[in-house]
Amino acid sequence: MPELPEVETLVCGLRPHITGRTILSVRLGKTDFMDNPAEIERDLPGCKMVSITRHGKFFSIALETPESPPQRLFVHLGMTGHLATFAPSEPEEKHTHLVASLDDGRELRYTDPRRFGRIALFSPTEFQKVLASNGAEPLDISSVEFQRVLGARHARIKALLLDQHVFGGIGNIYADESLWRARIHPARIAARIHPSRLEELRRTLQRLLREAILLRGSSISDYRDADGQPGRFQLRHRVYDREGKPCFRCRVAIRRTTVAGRSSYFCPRCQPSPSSRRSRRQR
DNA sequence: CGTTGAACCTGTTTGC
DNA sequence: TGCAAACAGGTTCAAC
Repeated sequence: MPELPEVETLVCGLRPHITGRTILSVRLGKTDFMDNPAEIERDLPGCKMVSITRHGKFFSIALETPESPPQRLFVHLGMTGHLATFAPSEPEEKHTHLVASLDDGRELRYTDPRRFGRIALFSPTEFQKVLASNGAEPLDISSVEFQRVLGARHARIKALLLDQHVFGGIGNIYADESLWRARIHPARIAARIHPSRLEELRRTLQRLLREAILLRGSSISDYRDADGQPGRFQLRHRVYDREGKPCFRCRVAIRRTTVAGRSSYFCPRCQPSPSSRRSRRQR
């Protein structure tokens, strides 16, 4: 589930525990979600973790060794991925697929029950390619840029919000929550949304993401931060997973539909559907 | 350019 | 209780 706020929370929590640490040895479990497990096993030992950075929904750890060229460990958590440090004495969780022993005596462990995540060791060039295919950072995108990437698109607004080539970091929860707050139906065609409403969407989205980061993300079932704590933003959800419950603004029952292949929650009164807007205009 | 549905995997919840 | 279906924060690919 991890979307931008959850990944940001995890990365900030991880940073003090891993920067400056050197990896002594690596043990792998299932590797079908890794691009190059053999290289990871061979090259990671001896590497010093210099920095950790979030990029949309994924993050990367910059690695250095005295002899070989710098590399980057790419990590995408998928739906159920998690990375944290533990004392070696702590029992290993089920579905632990990577364990790295560190020079401070602790272990960095990656767990992922569904294995929808992705781990890869990239050269700077390869990593640049991955970065380039990722869309704009929604947290600080400008009004002009937001308009440029959405204004001419004839796709549904929710499909575009979820498209990681357009924005990096928005997932199903924050897409629905931002659309409810901006009163836009998820199936509206982006190019037909008035620029002033798109601007409202941008502002509300940025406010939402910042607030979610302050509350350390949304924990639906298994998301936890680097210290094992759940987030609290799920308490602020207004539509996500609220089918049949009253809208926080108008009390009308929240509906669920499928847009872009994903469950989409919306208020039928506050977020009028494209077809009902069309018939209203004809009258 | 777009959309849809299936696939990848495990676990939990819901309904009969 | 038991079992099957539906569903889950994600991405990718083929087919239309």
